[in-house]
Amino acid sequence: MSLDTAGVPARRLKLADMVIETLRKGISAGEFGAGAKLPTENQLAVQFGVSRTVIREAIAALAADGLVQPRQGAGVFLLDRAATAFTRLGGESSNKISVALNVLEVRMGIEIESAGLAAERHSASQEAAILEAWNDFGRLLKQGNPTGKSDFAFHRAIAAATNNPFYIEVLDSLGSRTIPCDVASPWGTESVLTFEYQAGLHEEHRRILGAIASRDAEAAREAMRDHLSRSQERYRARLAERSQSQ
Amino acid sequence: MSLDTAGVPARRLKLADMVIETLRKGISAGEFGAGAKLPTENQLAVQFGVSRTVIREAIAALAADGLVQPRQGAGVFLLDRAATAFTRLGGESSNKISVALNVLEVRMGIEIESAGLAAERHSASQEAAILEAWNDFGRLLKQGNPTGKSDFAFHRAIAAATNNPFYIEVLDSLGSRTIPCDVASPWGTESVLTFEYQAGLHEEHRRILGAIASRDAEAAREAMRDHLSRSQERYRARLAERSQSQ
DNA sequence: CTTTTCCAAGTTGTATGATGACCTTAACTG
DNA sequence: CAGTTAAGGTCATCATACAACTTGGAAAAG
Repeated sequence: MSLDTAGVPARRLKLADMVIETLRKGISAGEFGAGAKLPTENQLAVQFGVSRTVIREAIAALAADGLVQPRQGAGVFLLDRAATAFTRLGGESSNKISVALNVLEVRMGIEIESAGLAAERHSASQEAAILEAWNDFGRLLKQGNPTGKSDFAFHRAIAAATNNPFYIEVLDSLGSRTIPCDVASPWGTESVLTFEYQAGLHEEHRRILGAIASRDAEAAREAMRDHLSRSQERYRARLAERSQSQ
Repeated sequence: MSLDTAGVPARRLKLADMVIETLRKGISAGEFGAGAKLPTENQLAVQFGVSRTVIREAIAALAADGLVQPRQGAGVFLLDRAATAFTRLGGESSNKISVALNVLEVRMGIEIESAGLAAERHSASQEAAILEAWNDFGRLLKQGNPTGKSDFAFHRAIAAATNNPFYIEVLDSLGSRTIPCDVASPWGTESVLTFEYQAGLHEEHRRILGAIASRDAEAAREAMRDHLSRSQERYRARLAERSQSQ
């Protein structure tokens, strides 16, 4: 079921991880100018008091995230995050940010169809489950509690209502990575969701719910498409905002 | 000078990058069981013909992406979501008809959206690639040769035209085993495909192609949905056929 | 025979040093 | 001044060694 090391609070004291986190924080704090060159590996090694091996591993991780780009003979450079987030042009360098948006996009197709199938096939109990998840969301929202889980539960209930277990499987495997609603950004987990933001989600969910309940597959698809499109926009906007403000 | 280095995508062929890509593909292809332990760093180093440093860097990148989790003294383990995402779907479990059909259904959602996005975003060369695949299909059909590969190429070209590399990845990992159209039916050759059958596919493809070329996203979605629905029916029929004889 | 303890092999994490490939800059040449 | 060359800086890779940790089984205790 869940990951063996649920939570990962374990004593993973890898030096590289600490370096990664520190560098990430420094980058998001704007310590280095946009597109600037980071200190050399040797300098960082001295600065962190670790070997160059550790620095290299950290930089490899950051490069995999698409935050930096090392260039042989020149140095390690910061990438313009806004640009990389929006340029879906060439599949050239698949950084994590664009990957997240891309995965989201694929998710859209899956969920849209999922909503349509759910509208056509759902049983009474499955509809009740969707409604319950929606109500949960509303209750948590009123209480000021985090709504992320009930949000995901809502989508999951719809997937379940397709009577195609594979939808749930796919959603679970994708969902933990890129949930459009409360995405954990690479630079911080402090997803600040305003009340209005979540209320908007709730309203969009209501429309999906209504379409499914009335077994209107096309309306359900449309509502889901609208919902996910907006989520995508919100996600994009938050990325841009983050990359500019800091 | 300019801070943006995006102009030159860099022909950089880092060994580590190649290892990363190979490992990622292997993982995606399900070469290692879910949650399994990868070969040791030394083994991988020998296998790839590189030093352990390179392997370590690749693993660090994969770990940053959340695909694997190295544990000191134990080994490097796959995280389950990496294995369950799209990997195993075409594997052993797809022998069961219901599962295969379920996977197919999910595929529909993906491809429908893929067609819509392709209509909106495709470049001239990407459209040409789709057209070429379509022409290939027609030529092979006239010659009486197997059309499976060009069929898949057609769908793949559409996925490429979304400019979302993840679509291609998903399509590839879902693999040729569960192509709704016809491509490799798991049980037999393409001898079961009549000329009329393939001609029908070709015609359906033409409609998709036309919609994409005219940048009509909705029409592209509709054409793809129609195509895949028909394919699903055909597939279902053939499965029923086969399941009786077996 | 069962249980516990403990060790030794195996694996990842880190350090160190060296070499090659590549980039940048500045001095040099015409 | 333009073009070329040389030198140093920087990343990429390799090789080796040791430390930290896990694991499985041997050895000891009951």
